[in-house]
Amino acid sequence: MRPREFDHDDVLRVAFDQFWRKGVRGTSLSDIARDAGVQRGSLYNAFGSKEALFLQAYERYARDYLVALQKALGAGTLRKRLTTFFDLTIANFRSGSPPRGCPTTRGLMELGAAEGEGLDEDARKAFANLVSRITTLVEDTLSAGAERGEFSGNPAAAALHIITVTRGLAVLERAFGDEPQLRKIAAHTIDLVLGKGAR
Amino acid sequence: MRPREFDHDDVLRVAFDQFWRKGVRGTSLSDIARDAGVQRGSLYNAFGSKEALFLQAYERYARDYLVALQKALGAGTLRKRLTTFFDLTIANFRSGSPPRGCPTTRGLMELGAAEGEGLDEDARKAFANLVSRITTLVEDTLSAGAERGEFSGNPAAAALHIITVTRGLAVLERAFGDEPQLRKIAAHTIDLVLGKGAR
DNA sequence: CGGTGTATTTGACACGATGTCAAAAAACGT
DNA sequence: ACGTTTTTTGACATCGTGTCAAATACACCG
Repeated sequence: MRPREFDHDDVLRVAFDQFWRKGVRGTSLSDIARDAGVQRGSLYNAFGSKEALFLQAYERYARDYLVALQKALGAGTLRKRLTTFFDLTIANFRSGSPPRGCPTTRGLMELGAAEGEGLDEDARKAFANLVSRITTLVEDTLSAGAERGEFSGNPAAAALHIITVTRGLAVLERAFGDEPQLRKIAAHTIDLVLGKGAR
Repeated sequence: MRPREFDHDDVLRVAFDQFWRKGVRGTSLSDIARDAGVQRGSLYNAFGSKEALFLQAYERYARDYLVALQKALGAGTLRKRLTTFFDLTIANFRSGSPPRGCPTTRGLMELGAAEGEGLDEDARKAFANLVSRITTLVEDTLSAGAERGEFSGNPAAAALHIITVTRGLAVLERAFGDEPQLRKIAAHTIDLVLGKGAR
């Protein structure tokens, strides 16, 4: 056995950084190889293909992101928690300069099954997975809030609505790059879900 | 002058069909040339580049789509109009087999400015334009509804919220392909915006 | 009716990206 | 020390975008 000359996780981080900034299409394996100080062929040997590399890098990101979200959602009134949730979401889209947008949404649109083939089924599942988990997280938060009398309504329906809005925010971010607009939409959504005058 | 041997509009239709089904990345100019019965070089001569061709094809689509939307939004109660609006939106995403998704959202994510450069500014504007126009359309519908006492609230804020949801639906469609889910979200959104029990 | 100009068509070419493969290199266990 | 095994390395095949110059075909004008 010859040992690997590079750090697996380092490469995933470098790769995801590029994918996030420039998109999957806009990033070549040569770019990543140069940035990571690795030979292009080694990447193929270790990961198989560009898409497979992206998927591993994405899953690494998704894991970390979910943990951060979960942690941030753990304290305060329901309204406070939802505000924190949207703040984190928007901050994620607007991070970097220029802002990098939402990697999940972009990835879904860039890689989601191209033609009838449906070969990117793994990719689609990876994205759908993160969306599902976040939905569940929000639903649990709403259910807990309902038990404390901070919310009356269908937690599942409300959570789905909130997640839909966050996906929409990702798209509007890319279309207009108007952060105050995103914040307004978020605040309005919280008002709608909790009932305008509720506290 | 030598006259062109193909129909400009035919090519735009053939091209957009492919772009919509397979994405911009997944469609090569050779594909379009073959399908349209035109030489690849002629496309470059007539349109300049793949992206420019896509943009012209997209603008053609956007014009038609907006007209159809406007027409469909012209009659009935406010609730009925909003229902029609969401129905059309979802039908658009789900058209084709397999469903083609939302070309605007996909285009935004596929082409939106790659690196710091910002060369795709034209593309971004084209997408943002359609989104803006649809937002205005919904806002006008809400304002009219408000005058008839069918809606009380801020039409601009509500319209922005509705458009955000439609963008989110485009993403969820791609992630889960679950049409009943999309309909549920749409109905729930209408309830939230109009007030749950309102009629 | 034939020549001339002009835009389109056509095919060759350059370039860069993905992905494959076989040969070389480098550790680890025995 | 030696051989096995995996990684590395560089060459290669293929495909897609985009450019260019030569050939072509029509329209217009004399």
